[in-house]
Amino acid sequence: MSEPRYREWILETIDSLRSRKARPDLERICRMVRRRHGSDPDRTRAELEKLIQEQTVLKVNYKGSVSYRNAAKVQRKCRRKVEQAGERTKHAAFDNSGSSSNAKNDNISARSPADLEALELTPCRDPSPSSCSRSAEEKREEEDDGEEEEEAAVVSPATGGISSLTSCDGRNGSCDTSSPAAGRVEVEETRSVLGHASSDLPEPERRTCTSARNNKQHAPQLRAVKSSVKAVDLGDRLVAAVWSLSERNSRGHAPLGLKEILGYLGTQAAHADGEKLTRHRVKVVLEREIEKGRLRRTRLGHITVPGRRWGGSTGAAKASEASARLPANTNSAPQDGRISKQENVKEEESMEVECKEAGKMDEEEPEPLTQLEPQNIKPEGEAEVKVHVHTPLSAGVEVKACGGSVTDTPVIMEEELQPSTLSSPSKLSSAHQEAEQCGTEVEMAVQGESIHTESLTQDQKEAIPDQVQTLTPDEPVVVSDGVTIPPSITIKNYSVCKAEVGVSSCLLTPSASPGAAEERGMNGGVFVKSESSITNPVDWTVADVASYFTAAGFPEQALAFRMQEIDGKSLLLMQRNDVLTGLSIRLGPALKIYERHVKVLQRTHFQDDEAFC
DNA sequence: GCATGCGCACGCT
DNA sequence: AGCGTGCGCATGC
Repeated sequence: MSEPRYREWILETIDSLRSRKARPDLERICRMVRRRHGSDPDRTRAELEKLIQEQTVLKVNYKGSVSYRNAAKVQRKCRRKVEQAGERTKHAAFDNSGSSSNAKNDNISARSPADLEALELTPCRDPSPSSCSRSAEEKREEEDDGEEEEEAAVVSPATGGISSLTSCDGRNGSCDTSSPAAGRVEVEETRSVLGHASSDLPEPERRTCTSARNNKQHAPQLRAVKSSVKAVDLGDRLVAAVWSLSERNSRGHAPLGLKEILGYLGTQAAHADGEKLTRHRVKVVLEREIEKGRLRRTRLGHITVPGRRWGGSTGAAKASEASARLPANTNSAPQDGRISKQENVKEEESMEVECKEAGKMDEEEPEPLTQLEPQNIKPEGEAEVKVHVHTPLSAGVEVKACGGSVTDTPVIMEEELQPSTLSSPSKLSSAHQEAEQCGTEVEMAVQGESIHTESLTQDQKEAIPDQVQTLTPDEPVVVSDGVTIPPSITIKNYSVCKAEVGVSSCLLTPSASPGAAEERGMNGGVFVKSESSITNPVDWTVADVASYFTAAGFPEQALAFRMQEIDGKSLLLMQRNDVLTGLSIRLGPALKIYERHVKVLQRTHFQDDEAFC
């Protein structure tokens, strides 16, 4: 234990140096302490080392030089950093240093920019690899960064004095990440951290060693992974919070946002463990919980609980609620059933692109609004497509598209308006009801629906309610203009895509060939089963995508897609420019491809996902 | 010579 | 834009 007197002197000195914008390095500290208090530099050095071990002082390597920080101050100042830092795996140092738990002064976790840059705080008491705060992952990360040394420098007080910097990336051997033990070490660290999480150590302290890691270069996802470790208990709280909020919002409010959750947690964080909940930290934990499946994130980035889609605002729960409210809700049960099944499937399939897609959606968010304008509604298929495809989307994005009942609308509409699924008058009436709420565009959809419905045989109609209108997977799907969907494109999730089909065929119509179909639109009275609606694009392989565009009448461009190795996921992530310029295809076809296929596929996919979220 | 103050640049959020 | 850090220079003792 350091001598209180020295601690005071040293901290004071560090503060002083900092205040005069001088680097609080060993030399300056010793000199100032000696000058002010007459202390022997060696003694000062020793005391400083003790303070570092106690995490009262943080040793950082900033821009290639060692610097010291008043841990308490650092933490207070850089809460944000802490949050980020907190995401990283905990430092083993916490474990071995019983003394480290010097809970009083140490809130070492915080990191200031310098700390971040310094890459590593030193709280590592044990220079041995196993105790090194760095996880193998982090090390790898740094190695990848290619500028590891400076930032990777972690001070290891225990080694040879304060000035000894240890590089966790293995450069100094103290923390050889590349060693076979690295992974194991990390696990152990994790465990210990977890242990700490529920033990006496305050969260900030637990995070100390790691926080420094907070390197600007670190990839968010890695951070998330690392952070996952820390927040065990927080995770529980988080999940509980989401559930609670979901319950609260089950009446049709917007899906949960990070802000909301944060706010909720904030009200409870105080009694939890006293730690400060930061947006970033919660986010990280959130990610973790989502990974674990305890929470779920919608495509738009909202948080909800697994069983309740979107906190009931737009998801299945909502759908069922909506159905219950509808006069004709005979089909609500099947809907729900289908939705719940689909959720799992789609969720997994699409999780990967969720974030990016959400981002995209955000970008396009305003569009639906404008297109909902009556004047934008044209009899042409394309216009129609936009309107309808967007409707659910906008609702999902919390846009009030259809009066105040948007929440229900997306799902309902998708269900009711689909020609293929529409089976009973009740649905039709529901659709009309929706039409009344939403306006012209819906009416049009209903019209199309009616037309299509009539074309169905009674048997077909009856079969539809079960949500399992089947298509023979082996049979090429015939789309308008004789375009067929390659058998290679599986239809496994057809049930999931039924809504899409409905939307696509009734509302979209873009599919098929760029020729007649696109001109004809809905007026042709031909309801095409768009390829996009038959399967989940997420599942498409590069070949599937190519086949799709070939079938759609863009054989040349299909080749470009193939050349660029665009698979379903990539396709759903493509942006306008990607299509127009990234594929090196002619502008004309590119525009058509984007507007009539890519965009539609994306929207359909998103909307479908949202509806089932 | 040393301590201190601070303008300014840099990097990060 | 705001913030933390610290180099480098000016100033004072």
